[in-house]
Amino acid sequence: MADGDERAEGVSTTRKSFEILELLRDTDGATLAEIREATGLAKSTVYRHLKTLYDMRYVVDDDGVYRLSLKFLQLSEPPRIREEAYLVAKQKVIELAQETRERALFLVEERFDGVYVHRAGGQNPLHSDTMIGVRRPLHALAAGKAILSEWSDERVDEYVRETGLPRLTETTITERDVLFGELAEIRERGFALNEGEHMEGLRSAGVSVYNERGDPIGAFSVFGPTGRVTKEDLETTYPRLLEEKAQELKIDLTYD
Amino acid sequence: MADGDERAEGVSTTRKSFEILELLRDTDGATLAEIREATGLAKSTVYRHLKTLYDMRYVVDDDGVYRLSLKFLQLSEPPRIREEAYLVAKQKVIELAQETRERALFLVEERFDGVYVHRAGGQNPLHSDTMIGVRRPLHALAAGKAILSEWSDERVDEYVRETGLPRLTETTITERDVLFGELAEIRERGFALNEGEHMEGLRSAGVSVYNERGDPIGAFSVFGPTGRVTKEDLETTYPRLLEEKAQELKIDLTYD
DNA sequence: CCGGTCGGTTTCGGATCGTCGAACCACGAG
DNA sequence: CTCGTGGTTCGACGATCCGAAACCGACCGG
Repeated sequence: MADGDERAEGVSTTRKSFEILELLRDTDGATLAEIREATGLAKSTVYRHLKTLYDMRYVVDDDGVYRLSLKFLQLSEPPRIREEAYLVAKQKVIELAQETRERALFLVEERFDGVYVHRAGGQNPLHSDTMIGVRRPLHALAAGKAILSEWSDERVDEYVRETGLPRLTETTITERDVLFGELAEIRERGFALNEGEHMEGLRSAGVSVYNERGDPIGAFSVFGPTGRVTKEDLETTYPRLLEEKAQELKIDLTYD
Repeated sequence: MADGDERAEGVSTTRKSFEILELLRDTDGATLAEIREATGLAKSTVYRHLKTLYDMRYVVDDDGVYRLSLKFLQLSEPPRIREEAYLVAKQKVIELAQETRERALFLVEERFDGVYVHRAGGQNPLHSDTMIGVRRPLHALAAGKAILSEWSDERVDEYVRETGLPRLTETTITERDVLFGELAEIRERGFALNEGEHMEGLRSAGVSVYNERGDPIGAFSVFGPTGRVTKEDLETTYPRLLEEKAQELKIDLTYD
């Protein structure tokens, strides 16, 4: 499938429907008038799209305000459990969070984006699952850099070309050569570190995760605020634990 | 929003796109030829839809076979964590599973369907999350009956009229009057039971869950095979535990 | 009781754009 | 080299999507 121009190509009707769906997501529900306002579409057009989505049960009508329905779970769960490894990873992430008392996650790459597939930990349950599905640039995450370190130079170059290494904080890696140096170092020592490159005041460690055939499938990471996570944790305790969990996962997959 | 005729109304283009998406889900990935075959659409039509969905990042191209992408997580998570209560419920479900060593779930009603929002437990991690998003008839589930027991007679009648109380097993409730009797009993004793009405050989107990304002928002249930779950468990131990967790949830919501 | 508002719904004509079929291209197998 | 397969482009036709306007019903305030 060619990438081509992503602006006008394809079926614009489908784009309109998804534009509405994404709007409902971002506003956490909206009325017909609000949707019409935000999209600039005619009332009857919005109505027809909404009615279609409602009939298909992808949208619910909460007394005049339309919201996304739980039916999207039926489209999101299959990709999330496609690989048996993803399922086992969930358990490991929970364990990582419990054993470190910090937050842990399992990250996967999709179309050059880092996607949070599982997440656990954090004192407040409110924030514990709040980030699932979020997409972040790989080069600004410990787990993301671990994933990149598995790639060929050509592929990493393509990543650099495609994304342009956007800056998120003061310390984000934005130079191709710096990135390549970092990746070499990661390959050397076996794990990745992150000191506020994604978010000010947050440090993390990450390792690659492999399936039973040894193919890299994603990465684990543990992260916490600079004040609470010591240098010792970051450079010794966490990497060791992360590698242990990655190893376990591979073993679980092999003998099951 | 009126229900109307759900066949031809609305935007058929959007329907086609979702038909393709649901096909990709059900087949766990398909080639262009397979989609064309299954839908009866012209090759170029399928191509255009696919290209649009690909451009929007809802579909990935796995070397000729197209699959749903993880981007659907961005549409499924918001509804899943809309209510703070849903998030707290997740934790309680995990605890229920750990404390009973059986499977536990949190069920919510949407458009007369029971939807599995959280699920935990089961020795095999493979099956532990496998059912999230699944939709089942309320009258055949313990948690579902608990939900129905909160409704007005009119609303239950509407449910009966709408669904026709389909039979799933020998013991499924299929008569309006039997259902009403059962619901009265549930209101009486405070919890619902299920003896193979959903699936042969499975028994379960369920209770309603309320938010901090006392509105019913869903139900917990614990379930296991008849051989392992004793009558004592079902009628005393589990109900007590379930009610305890429901109570805790309400308290957590109030004082947070 | 009445007028105004707002959301939902229907109608209709016109133009857009989605659809189809055919042809073209790239590639790999035989 | 040729066939077959899957992906892609092209062009013409016409279905259908779009927008504007009007209608309905409910609610609210005066």
